[in-house]
Amino acid sequence: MEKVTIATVAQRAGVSRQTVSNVINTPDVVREETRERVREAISALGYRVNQAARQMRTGRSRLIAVRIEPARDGINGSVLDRFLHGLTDAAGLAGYRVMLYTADGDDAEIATYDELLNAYDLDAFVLTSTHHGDPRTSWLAARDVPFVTFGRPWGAPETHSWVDIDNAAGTAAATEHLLAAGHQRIGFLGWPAGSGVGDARREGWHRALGPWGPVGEATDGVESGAVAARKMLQNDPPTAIVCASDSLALGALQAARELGRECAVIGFDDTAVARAIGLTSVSQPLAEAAGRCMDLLRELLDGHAPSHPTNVLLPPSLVVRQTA
Amino acid sequence: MEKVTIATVAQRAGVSRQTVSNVINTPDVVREETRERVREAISALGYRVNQAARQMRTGRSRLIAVRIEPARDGINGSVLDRFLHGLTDAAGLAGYRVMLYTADGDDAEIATYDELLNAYDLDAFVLTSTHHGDPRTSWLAARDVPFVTFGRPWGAPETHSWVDIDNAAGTAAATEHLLAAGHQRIGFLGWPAGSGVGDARREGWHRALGPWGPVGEATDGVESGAVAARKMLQNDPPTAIVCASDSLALGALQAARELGRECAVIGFDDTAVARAIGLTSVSQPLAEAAGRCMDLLRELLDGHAPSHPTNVLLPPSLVVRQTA
DNA sequence: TATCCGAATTTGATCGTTCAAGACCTAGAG
DNA sequence: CTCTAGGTCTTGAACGATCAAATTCGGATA
Repeated sequence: MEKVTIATVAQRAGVSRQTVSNVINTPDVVREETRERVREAISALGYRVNQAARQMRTGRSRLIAVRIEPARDGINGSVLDRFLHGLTDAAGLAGYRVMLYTADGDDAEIATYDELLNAYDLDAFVLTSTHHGDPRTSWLAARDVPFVTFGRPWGAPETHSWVDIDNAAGTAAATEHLLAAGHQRIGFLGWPAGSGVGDARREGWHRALGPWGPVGEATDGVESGAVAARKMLQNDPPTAIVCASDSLALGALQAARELGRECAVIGFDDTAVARAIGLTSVSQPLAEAAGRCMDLLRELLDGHAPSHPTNVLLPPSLVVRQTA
Repeated sequence: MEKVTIATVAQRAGVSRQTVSNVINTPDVVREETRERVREAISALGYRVNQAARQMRTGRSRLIAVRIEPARDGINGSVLDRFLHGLTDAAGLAGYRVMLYTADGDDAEIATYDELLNAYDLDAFVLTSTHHGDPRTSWLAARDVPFVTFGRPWGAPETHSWVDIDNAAGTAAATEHLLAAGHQRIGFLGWPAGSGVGDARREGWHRALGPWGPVGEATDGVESGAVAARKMLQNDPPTAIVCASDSLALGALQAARELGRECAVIGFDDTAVARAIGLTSVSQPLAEAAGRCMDLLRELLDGHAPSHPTNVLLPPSLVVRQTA
């Protein structure tokens, strides 16, 4: 099988290289008849544009990079994985490919940006797990590298486009669901203050519930959640608990069972665990979030960049199962 | 910030382009002193090889592709994700990058191979989820595309290198653990015969147990597992069940609880769910498997290809928790 | 009829790297 | 003193695409 280049196609169609290139990139400048002839040659030969060669001229690689994180907790790690699935799909449809990298910490990640940009001419980055004082966005912005974040820029000035889930709306919906079911004493089990996501989830619960409610704090994880939930259930027992994650919710369920208490529990993220054990949970529209990220990237990449950044806030949905 | 090319480095070091190239690719042909001077210029300028240009000359992209599957079950999907993490790490260390793609079915995947090979000059593929009558391996082999499979070539002639988990050893270990704990009537809950992985897991249980044991069959999933387990527990009740997956194990646990039966349960894959609910499970060494895949690929890619394919079979380990 | 115009197409140069071949220099052999 | 060999370095071409400028050609205009 010979190598098929633009020259092969040109010869077969009886035109020059440039005309073939035009058919591919700017079809409207080529006469109808010629265009068809070239298109025919292209498909007859099974020609595909060589990205490396194109990239060398245009400086564009049609590659976007995403960090894949070491599966931490294992329960919540799957959220990013599902986002990644969606992004790969969306990118594929838009003619882009996703490249992965790992990095241990923000500084290492920035070093990786530098390498990827130089070596592979990456077109853009999608950042996940944004957090307070995130140095990555400013580094990229300073170099005019196109990027989008999945997660809003907590605290930082909003100089770039982002997509995020409306976390507060999620816990608010969960709380309202409980209120509608007749619960009045509804607690919240979350992470220590300071993480943007965690604070937003607490805020949603607070907004829907009003003034009162017992609050428990725990670092993420089943054990830690069980400890905090036990304390809540013993002191000022609520009849229902809204949790900041499925891990915490699982802990809460364990604690309630141990203490023999009836207690409704709602988790967050709708992970596989929730589905498996029938835990009611708030579900993030990850595929849509990924699709929107890709849309924003295309705006940035395919010319017509909007002068000011776009933000997308997606509402999560409540998946009701047995626990509430 | 100017673009730093090999010519920039050459000028600064007072040598020709080719000498810089030699320092990078074949350092031993350059005189010590010159080599140092060039190296200094490289790091002073922060020079990085442009992969696209290199690729155009050499035809090698230092890119390997892996398919990312739509998270099916959600419980077991995470196995591939963890493998992916490991592979990205291992590839990064070896100077390769991982590119993702999705494909719906074997034929679509083969079409994607064709596109990726032409457009991106991919160096190699890592295939997962091998199965009986897999058309992908022969397609790749016919075109001399380097690839490795994670999962042995079920039924097909072993003409390529692969890495796999010793599934039978896993269920055998689980069964032996139960025997040691005094169980005598140990059942197996697995998938219908025909899937290589499923058959191997059943085989391991059978080997360790000897002649007897009730067998249940169910398509993967919690519901389906619960139904099959209920039947087992009612007819010829075992005191323990070895399962082909964590999903099935979860179903078995549900069935036992409903029927009020004491029954030890062991799952397979050590997913997040298992960790969360304390399910004893067989754990696959996924990071190591990924590393081995990368090792095999390097053998194929970095010259010295072994004349006959290499196979790696890794033993899983039993993670003992509360359910057995 | 000569000139100009615009649409359609072609030609030559270029992106950054590596390959293949050649040039230079020093040292040892004849 | 010439010749050869080997180590070290340089030069020109090539990979496959796109950009920018040049060319062709039929038809409208003066």
